[in-house]
Amino acid sequence: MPPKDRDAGAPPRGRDAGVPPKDRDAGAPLKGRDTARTRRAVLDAAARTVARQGAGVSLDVIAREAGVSKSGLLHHFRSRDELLRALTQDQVDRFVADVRAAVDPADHAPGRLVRAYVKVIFEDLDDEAVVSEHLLLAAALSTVPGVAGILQEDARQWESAFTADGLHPDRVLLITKAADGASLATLYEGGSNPAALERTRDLLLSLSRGEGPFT
Amino acid sequence: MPPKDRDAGAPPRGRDAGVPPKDRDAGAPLKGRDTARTRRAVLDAAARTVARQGAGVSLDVIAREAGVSKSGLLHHFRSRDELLRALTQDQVDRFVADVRAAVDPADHAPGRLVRAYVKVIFEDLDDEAVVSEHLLLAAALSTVPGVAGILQEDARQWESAFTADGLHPDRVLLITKAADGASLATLYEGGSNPAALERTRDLLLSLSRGEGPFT
DNA sequence: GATAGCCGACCATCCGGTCGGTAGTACAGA
DNA sequence: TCTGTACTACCGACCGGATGGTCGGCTATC
Repeated sequence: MPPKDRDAGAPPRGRDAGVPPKDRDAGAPLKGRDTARTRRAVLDAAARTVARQGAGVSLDVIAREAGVSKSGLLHHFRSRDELLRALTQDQVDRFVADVRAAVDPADHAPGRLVRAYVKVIFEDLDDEAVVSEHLLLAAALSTVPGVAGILQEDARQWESAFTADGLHPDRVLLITKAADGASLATLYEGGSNPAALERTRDLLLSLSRGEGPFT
Repeated sequence: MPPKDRDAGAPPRGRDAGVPPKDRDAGAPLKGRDTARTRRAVLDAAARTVARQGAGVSLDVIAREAGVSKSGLLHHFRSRDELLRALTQDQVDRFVADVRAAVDPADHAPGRLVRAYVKVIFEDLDDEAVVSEHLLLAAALSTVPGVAGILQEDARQWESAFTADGLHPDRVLLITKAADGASLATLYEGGSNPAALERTRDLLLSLSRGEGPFT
């Protein structure tokens, strides 16, 4: 369940919703008061800093990156644990949305969801900042009380979605686990090797089309 | 590269090497002075506590678990980072040794190393304590300076070992990545489902024998 | 007697979280 | 449209506790 680091998210509900994307989370202080926007800024900052420094980042660092004070952060997330839980949920939601959006509307063959899944994972792997993110999140998991439950729920939903995708269960299992493993690999294999990644990706995609590609 | 939590390791070089396995790392203070034994105790304690509490465990907790004082620990590992680096290297070495030992001597068909790899990974996955360990280690990675290099070196060695294993590269890629992914999955799918794990394992093993098992 | 494994006490630092206060913001009423 | 008021996003200062690491000393071992 790798995430994306790209900007924005749900448009803020507040008055001046259409803020110029300029001053979005750069460490610069947020202008005006807008709960939704601040929460987004904090969540994005948390994702970035966790990816960069590990699950042990201090609230202060996250807050500064988001352009608020630590107290300001604590006003929106009552504790560190709550922040990390919200972060986890956010990343999971984003990933789900990304995969849904990546489903090819012209593709009606079995395995279309699996293909979207593979595509999104490998898209994320090109982006260095994102790579370790979901791994480190998983690391924070064991410490933070609620996180495991969120991930389990997510896994359950994927499983049922995949069974409706029309592919042989073993094939789904193999492809998705391999995609997950590939995302793990970029972490300990060092800066991703784009060529190898693409090869893996193409292999998985062809497998999802029912081909048995190797001799 | 999941590790094992089982006791011992290299037999200590000191005088009373054959200590009764009774008082091995249980939090009980070590008796006698033996560098090798103490280092082992600390490394094992570190592996256990990291698996249990995440990469953020304090030196004090690790030390107590190993039956030494924090100062005693610091005497053998000059800093926290050095400890975590040594731990990483240790786990990597153990995993390599486990896989080597798991190679079936009667098995001379292509893919014998891949089969051993798969077997060892899934053996570890049954053990709850071990599950998250290598994941959390990977998390400590991003923080601790030297760790990434250790893991990269390890990955390189596996790659070359696998190319000598006689299987089609794509097949190796698929199987090993899927095994890695499965180990990831036990983390966020919650307490491993033994039946599903065994099914995945058998699928990967049959794939390693050149079969193309699904329709 | 020398080396080194090991310890207790100590220290500077950092971190999560609290508290009291300030100032944008929204809204009611005129 | 202006004003007053209630609300709340946000902040700086602060606190208790924990943590990584140091230091000087003790003693088991060679």
